[in-house]
Amino acid sequence: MPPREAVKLQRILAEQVELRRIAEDFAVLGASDISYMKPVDRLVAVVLTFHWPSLEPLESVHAVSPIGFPYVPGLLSFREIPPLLMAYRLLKRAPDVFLCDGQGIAHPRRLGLASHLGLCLDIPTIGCAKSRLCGEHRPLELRRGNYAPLLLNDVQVGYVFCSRNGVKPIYISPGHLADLDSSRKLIERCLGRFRIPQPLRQAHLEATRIRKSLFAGSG
DNA sequence: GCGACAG
DNA sequence: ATCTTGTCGC
Repeated sequence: MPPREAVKLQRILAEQVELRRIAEDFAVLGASDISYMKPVDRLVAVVLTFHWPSLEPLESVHAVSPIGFPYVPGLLSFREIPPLLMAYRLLKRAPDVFLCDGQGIAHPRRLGLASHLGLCLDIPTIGCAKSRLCGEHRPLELRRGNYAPLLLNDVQVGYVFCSRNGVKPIYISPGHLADLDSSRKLIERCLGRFRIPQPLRQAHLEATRIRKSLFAGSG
């Protein structure tokens, strides 16, 4: 799909996104990440699930596939969703809420990776990015737990959140079937001793581990 | 035209 | 995202 068409599709899909409070009594939390094999044209998509709220590991699945779309800021979902869905289908039990490594509605057309994936899976999704794509916010004092609204055209689309003292903040935004406060609160309950929420950190480590084991094997 | 720009 | 060594700090 040409980038031009992708943008048109985003505008249509963004209309379908629903923001609502996340139920507090769900049982399975999912999280995903992707690791790229630079020299070769392949990537590893990992999906992990955890019991909620204990965060005890449940399932771990992954898929390896060719990279089918270039990296274009604003069009990340078209590059990562296909492989993520491949891995997702391998799960025995579907998660009730899903964490994504990227933005939700904190996106130029309000359809970041988390929002797009949420529409595909029809489950609540939350975007948690390590850096900003768009939007502005007031200065944030870097004390763990502090946060500030992320605004886009004077409308709040997420939160800039400090997960560790003196460390660069993370960007939290609802994807689909989630709202601003539900998203921030859920991420807070996933924090461990690192900047990145535990489920996403685990997914990242697992994706990197698998990519390296694949390089050692064939190529 | 220039700067910004998830992973 | 990936490519990479040492290095500063809790």
